[in-house]
Amino acid sequence: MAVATGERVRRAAVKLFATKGFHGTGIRDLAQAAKLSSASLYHYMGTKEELLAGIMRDCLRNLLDEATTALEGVSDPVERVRRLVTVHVTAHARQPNETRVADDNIEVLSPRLRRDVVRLRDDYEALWSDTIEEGLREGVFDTAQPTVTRIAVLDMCTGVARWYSSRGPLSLRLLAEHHVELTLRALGVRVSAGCGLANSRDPQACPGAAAEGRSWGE
Amino acid sequence: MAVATGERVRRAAVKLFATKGFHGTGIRDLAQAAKLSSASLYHYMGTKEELLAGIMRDCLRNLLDEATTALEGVSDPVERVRRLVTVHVTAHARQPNETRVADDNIEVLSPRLRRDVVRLRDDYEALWSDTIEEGLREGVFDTAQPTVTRIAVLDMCTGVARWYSSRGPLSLRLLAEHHVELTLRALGVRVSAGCGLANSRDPQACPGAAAEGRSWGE
Amino acid sequence: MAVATGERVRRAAVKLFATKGFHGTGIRDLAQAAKLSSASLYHYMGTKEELLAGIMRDCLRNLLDEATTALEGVSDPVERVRRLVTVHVTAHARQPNETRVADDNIEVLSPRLRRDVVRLRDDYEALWSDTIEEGLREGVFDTAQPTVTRIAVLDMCTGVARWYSSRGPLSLRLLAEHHVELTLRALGVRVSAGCGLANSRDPQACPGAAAEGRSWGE
Amino acid sequence: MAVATGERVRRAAVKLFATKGFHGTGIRDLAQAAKLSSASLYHYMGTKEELLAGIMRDCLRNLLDEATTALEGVSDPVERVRRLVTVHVTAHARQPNETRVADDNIEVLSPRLRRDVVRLRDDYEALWSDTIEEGLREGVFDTAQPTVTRIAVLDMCTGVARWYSSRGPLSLRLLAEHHVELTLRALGVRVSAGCGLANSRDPQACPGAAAEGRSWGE
DNA sequence: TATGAATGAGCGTTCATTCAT
DNA sequence: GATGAATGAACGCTCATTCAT
Repeated sequence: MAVATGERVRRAAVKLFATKGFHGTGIRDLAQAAKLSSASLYHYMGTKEELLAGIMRDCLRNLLDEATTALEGVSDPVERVRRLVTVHVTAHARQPNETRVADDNIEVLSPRLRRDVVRLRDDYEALWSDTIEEGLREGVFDTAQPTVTRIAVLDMCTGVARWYSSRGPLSLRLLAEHHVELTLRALGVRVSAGCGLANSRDPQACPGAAAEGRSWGE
Repeated sequence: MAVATGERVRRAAVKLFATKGFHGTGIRDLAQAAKLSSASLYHYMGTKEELLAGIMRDCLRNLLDEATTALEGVSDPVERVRRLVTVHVTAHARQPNETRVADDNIEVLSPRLRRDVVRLRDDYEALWSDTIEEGLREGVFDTAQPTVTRIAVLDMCTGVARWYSSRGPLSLRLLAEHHVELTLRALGVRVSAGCGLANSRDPQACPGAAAEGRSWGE
Repeated sequence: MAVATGERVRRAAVKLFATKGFHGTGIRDLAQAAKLSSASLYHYMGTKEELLAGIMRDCLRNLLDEATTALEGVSDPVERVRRLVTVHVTAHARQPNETRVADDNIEVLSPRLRRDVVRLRDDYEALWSDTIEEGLREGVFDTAQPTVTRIAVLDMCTGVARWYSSRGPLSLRLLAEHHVELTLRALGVRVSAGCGLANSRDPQACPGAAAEGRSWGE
Repeated sequence: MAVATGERVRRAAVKLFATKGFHGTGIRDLAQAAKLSSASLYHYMGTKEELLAGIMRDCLRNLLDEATTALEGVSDPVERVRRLVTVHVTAHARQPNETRVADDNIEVLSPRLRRDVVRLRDDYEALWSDTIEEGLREGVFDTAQPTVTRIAVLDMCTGVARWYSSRGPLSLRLLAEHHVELTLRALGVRVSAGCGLANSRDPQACPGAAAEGRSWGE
């Protein structure tokens, strides 16, 4: 069966919000991309802002769920970080549009709609801070500014959504592994040799990576 | 003497573009913030888009100049990276609005105005890639995916503009030093102990850090 | 049924463009005259300029069609001129606004929109020049400057749109007949007596003729 | 000495009002064409509308003066018409911009400024109607609709301003003579042969005649 | 004389949204 | 469901004009 109309609307919104921004995307752009009249759009959404909030909520909920699942029963901080990074990077590489929308538009939301989204984000971030604190407590991490380090690592992993392309030479797995290594290094973990990261060379990470937005680095 | 009117316009634009986005900022918002009528605004700017491009150009030009100056006569890749990171982080911490505008709005520009901006950015990036390549060649850096690492490090250093507050407990110097360390770790440089980074603890990096946009991590 | 909204818009535009000029007519004037909000206007038109071009195109197309039809199967130059003048004058008397808009605004159009309009006008004019040339060739017309004469005659017949009123004492038929006579005289045709034009006196052609624009002569 | 600034302003206005229309000409266009700032413009004019009215007034006053002078002591209706046409056509050929502005913008003026202009125009027209009436009374003219004929003739002679170019093959003298003939024919005067108009052929009246506005006929 | 600075009003057009059909 | 019709508000920008210097 074809994609349901409501889903088509949401997908159009995700793509447009990600590429042109919320304020840069008009209701008519949305309608056109969803092959609907702009009036019909309103059968599938509330306001434009609610549509945005819904996208952000779902994206963050997914991320939180995946991370929570991935951490279940794992207590070793190094392994927890591995999993957090993998989940985060994978999500941002696979759904760059969704995650960019979720990451970039919190300030657009009015207080009412912002609340839920912020809570989800904070819950998600707590997984990271708790893990890092535990690693420090256990002495397996070594960083003078854990909060700054956490933010830095998150920014670094989040950035993936803005440049990674699965059509480039770098597999999703390698991408994730590389970010795991970068993160562990940032946290001062001495990574044992032979983890498969230490020697291969990247030819060019992501040639298809697209437009201006991301020749940063290409 | 008071600030010249044209400068007031630019400052208003920097603040508003940074906080509400280019499309989220209306010409009337700008006028109000610059204490001018919307008609008078046009004595000090071309189009709204040209105003944006001007801000971006100047910001990137500054960054490029500062980095170029800082690297003058320095050939040791480690020292070069230290300086690049310091310049980058300092600029982003001191002028978070300018840098955010410059970093976030390339895709907004029409081709004509985009050209110059992209060139500046590419020139700036080249300083980083050249330095990293040289370090790899000399064997002082160790990273399997230098391009990815470079992007990651830049994202991490750029992120500073979104959360750092000079009113927080972290001095600009410490901030820069910490990012130098994170970057060198990412590049696989074994930092000798006692460099002053390895033991202090951050209480809370930046309590005044502001709105929702940055409780990411606070 | 009442007039369709789109038609109402066009009629308002015709009247306003004719009386106040294209640049003198604001989109809000148009909206008010069409009893619509200025936003709604845009359901029935493209840009204001396209609205103008459409009016001009239709007007000229009608004129061309009517003239072509009137000339079908007629080869006598005198009779052809009779018919051309009759069609032209009648159209300008009956639809003074449409024709004034079509006659006065060619230079307003941007090249893209101008092209079609100019082509129609040139095709129409060709009917006149061909006819006049043929009459000269046959020796039934006598004028030293046929091109100038053609322009003069056209200006004279076109002017009707600026002053004729059907509420005046002059019937449409007499108006046309009189212009036929003027035209044939200009072309040096010796009009046989008794054609009904040679003796009646006009009391006052058109007292209701309207504003200042045409008391020229009233 | 160079042209006085005030005169430069007026000339710029004449050209621009003629080609782009009053409403189509902005104060900035005027300033640029007069090589002045738009503020300085106001040292040489009142409002834009008063500038227009001044141009129209002067143009019509000139026309009226010239015609009055030309008619002085001439009582023969045919000769009077000759002179009226010659004056009118010459003025319109020599100062096409001034006359177009004067002819086309009466309805633009507000009542206060319109009054004088209309009076001048009516006085001028009276010369024509008086002459025609006299010719009819004397039996030298023969036209069933003298008012219509007068308007038609005036339209025809006025049109010259829209297409004649002194760079074309038609001399100003021939142009005037031809229009005299057309007018006399319209008035039913049997023109004696040998007046110099009856045989020469125009190749192409006015090739330089310009743009779209006047390929009507070219 | 000349102009930079300033503006209230208005330009043509598009915005997000509603509603009757 | 789907949409054409409709709109008040706002968009970026320009208008004609004034005034202090």
